[in-house]
Amino acid sequence: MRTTTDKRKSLVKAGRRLIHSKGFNATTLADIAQASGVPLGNVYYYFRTKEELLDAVVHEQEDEFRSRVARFEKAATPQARLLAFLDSVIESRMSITRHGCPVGSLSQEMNKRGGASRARVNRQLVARAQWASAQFREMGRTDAQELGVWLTGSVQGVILMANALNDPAVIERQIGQLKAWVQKF
Amino acid sequence: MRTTTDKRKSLVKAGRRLIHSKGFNATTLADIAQASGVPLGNVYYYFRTKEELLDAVVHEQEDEFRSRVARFEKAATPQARLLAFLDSVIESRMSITRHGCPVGSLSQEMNKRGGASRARVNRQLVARAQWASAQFREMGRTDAQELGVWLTGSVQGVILMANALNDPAVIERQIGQLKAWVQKF
DNA sequence: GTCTATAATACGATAGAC
DNA sequence: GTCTATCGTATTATAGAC
Repeated sequence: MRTTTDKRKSLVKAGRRLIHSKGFNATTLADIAQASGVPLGNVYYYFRTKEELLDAVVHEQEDEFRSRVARFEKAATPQARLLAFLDSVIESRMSITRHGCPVGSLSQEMNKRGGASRARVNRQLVARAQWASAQFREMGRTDAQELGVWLTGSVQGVILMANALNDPAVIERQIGQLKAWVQKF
Repeated sequence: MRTTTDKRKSLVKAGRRLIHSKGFNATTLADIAQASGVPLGNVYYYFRTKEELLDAVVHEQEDEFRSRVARFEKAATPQARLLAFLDSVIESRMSITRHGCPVGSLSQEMNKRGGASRARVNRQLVARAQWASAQFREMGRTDAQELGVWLTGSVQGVILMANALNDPAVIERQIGQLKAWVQKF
């Protein structure tokens, strides 16, 4: 019972890391198995297909975002919450400069695939936009929904440029600008 | 001589279309060959490897951007040029809502790969940012470089959200906002 | 539950006839 | 230059012993 859970968790953890750094298509189940110290054949005891493993990875990403949001929610004002979110982007600038946003880059990849996992991955971006929109709504903005989508997309755009330029300072500077913009409300 | 050129062009054209809609990894040389009406083995007369075909695709994308820029340059002011660029994004909203930006999504994919083609694809995003920066510089902004990167990333972010939400209206509205922002300078 | 061996297939790339 | 046939390998997935 204990070992079983551990192996499954190992596989999902390695899957997250490898899918983030190499992408879903380029990550093989053999890669994930090896990184987890699990024989290839055993992967199929836990996941019937590669896509099912992806579902578990996305599920964990969703959990992590929820727990990050829980921390942001401790801030008193909606502004402070958005700023805390933007700070968390700056904090992870090294990783996302190297490999892009784990959610955004996966979304791009799955949008070229169709199927069920596409919708699930996209839901993560929608969830981010909805959370941001909720903050703007609380700030009394009638265009809250548009602003939430805008902020979420802007962060993705900054990350894409930092990734392409291979320069984490782009994230510091431009997310800093976004923070200033949020503070003006 | 004529047929040769035609077949090569056919392959690159089909490659562009398929790589845009399915991504580089998921597009097979057999796909491209079939779409071009060329037997698989013959592809290797024109391109020694799959990556070499990608280089030709990127080269064509660069040419197209240059010719688009040439049209923008007809506008009298740098503002008008940037607005023309943003209008061209709105014009192609159906295609980019479905498949993302041909340059941005390819960049995301190649950034997870390393190798020579990564640099080449990223250079396309850099070129866009540099062109935008040049417009801002002409407008007398000392932070022109930062603004060019910002505008380029913002467009990419909008496209990513429209792609994830599967809604071309997102592009109309949010690129419209960017146009209003540019007009304020 | 675990692990080895392997099936089944897909794909990039090549050989060689025409 | 063109095309068919095929090689070599990688990869998802399964069979079946333990």
